[in-house]
Amino acid sequence: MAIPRAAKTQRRTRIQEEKEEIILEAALDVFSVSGFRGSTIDQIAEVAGMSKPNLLYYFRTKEAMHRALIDRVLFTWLEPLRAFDANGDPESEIRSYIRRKLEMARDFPRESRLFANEMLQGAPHVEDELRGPLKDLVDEKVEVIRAWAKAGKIAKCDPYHLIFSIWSTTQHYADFDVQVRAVLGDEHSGEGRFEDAARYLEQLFVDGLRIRHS
Amino acid sequence: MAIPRAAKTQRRTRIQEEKEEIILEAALDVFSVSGFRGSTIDQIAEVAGMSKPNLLYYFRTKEAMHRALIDRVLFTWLEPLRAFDANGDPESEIRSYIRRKLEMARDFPRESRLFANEMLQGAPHVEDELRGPLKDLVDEKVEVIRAWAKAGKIAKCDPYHLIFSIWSTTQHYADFDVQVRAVLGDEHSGEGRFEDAARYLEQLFVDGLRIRHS
DNA sequence: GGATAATTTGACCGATTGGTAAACATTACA
DNA sequence: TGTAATGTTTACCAATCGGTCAAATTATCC
Repeated sequence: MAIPRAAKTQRRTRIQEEKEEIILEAALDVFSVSGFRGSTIDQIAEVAGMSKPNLLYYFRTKEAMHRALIDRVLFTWLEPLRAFDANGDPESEIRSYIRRKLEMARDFPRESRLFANEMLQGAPHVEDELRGPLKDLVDEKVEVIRAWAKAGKIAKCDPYHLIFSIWSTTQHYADFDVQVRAVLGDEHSGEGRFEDAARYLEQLFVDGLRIRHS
Repeated sequence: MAIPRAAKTQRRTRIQEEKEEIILEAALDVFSVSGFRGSTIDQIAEVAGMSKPNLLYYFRTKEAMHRALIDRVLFTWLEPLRAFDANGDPESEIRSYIRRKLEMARDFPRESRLFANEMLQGAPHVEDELRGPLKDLVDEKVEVIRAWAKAGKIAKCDPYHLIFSIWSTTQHYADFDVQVRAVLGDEHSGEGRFEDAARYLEQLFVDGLRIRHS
């Protein structure tokens, strides 16, 4: 008698690992563009090159696919923030945090859009993770920044909004890629735009625009 | 014999104006959360308090509704950038541009999310507007900023990325509102967060973080 | 008030949706 | 090699999708 769902088996077989990998990869393609509601199992099945019932053999529902995808991606996504080091030099820490986030926007734009889609829809599937693990991690880093400000190493500023501004400026290049390309024009839309962005953002965060009063 | 579609009539009646207004308002509610693909005419009809065929009497297709909505919102959305003045003082111009964009994120979050959704999906319905009117407007303001930099009024920086960074940081408070609230916690999620954000962002853009080298 | 145009709705259509059942094919392992 | 477990697919389901149609209702104007 066959066990109805792979999920119920004790050990994962080789085929399970391979196929789940393929499915999640395809799901990332689809969910990151159309969001949860706008995506269909058929689309994912086509990208994955499998039949729809075959997907549903590995993930019982569309929601289970989305859930698994978010869970897997969330950890990786927070890696740069986790690497943010209290003992490091403020300038190089902030510079490299910006760099790392920008690299992720460049190398993992689908992951960025997956989260952006989820946020736009009010985070119906991840609000707990936001209020729990994410907030905890941010709170921890906020204390680091506050200490730097208190020690006079950086200007006094709201650390939460500092983090928000790094998130938003870097992820912008993944989430709004079409807009960025359209505005920059075809000439400046090569991969070099990430280097330009990195230079600009590091300057912005370190020195600001150094506006001279007239 | 009744004219089949309101769109074909010469003059718009009072009822047409009222109902189209109600429909677009409802469509904004729905599209801004779920995106085009994820939204259904039934959802919009329910929010609007009308029957589905009644919506389709005013807008022939779901796409026509979305199109009308985007067109109406796009003009308003670019207002702050249009107000960006070449003859003004750089510092006050940038400060007030940030303020205005932040006010729009606060007062028109649905409009912000509507565009964000569209961008995430690759701007299938507005790419022409991005490459045309938007790029033209940005190019014009970019020249202003370049002139300021050349005159030594502000630091030399890439004006395109400067604009991107103002867009992303301000719209973040509309598009990622759930995340912002979750991270700030219930205590700091009141309307005061926009004032905090404004203070922080003005400081960031004017002075940067003023990092002291250790 | 009556004719006419404008508006609204219930019933319905074919296509697509998420998901199931069961037959069929393949793999792993004795 | 046989056989039981695992994996895959075809056919299908009820619900929902975007959209149509004709009939019913309401507003407009003489």
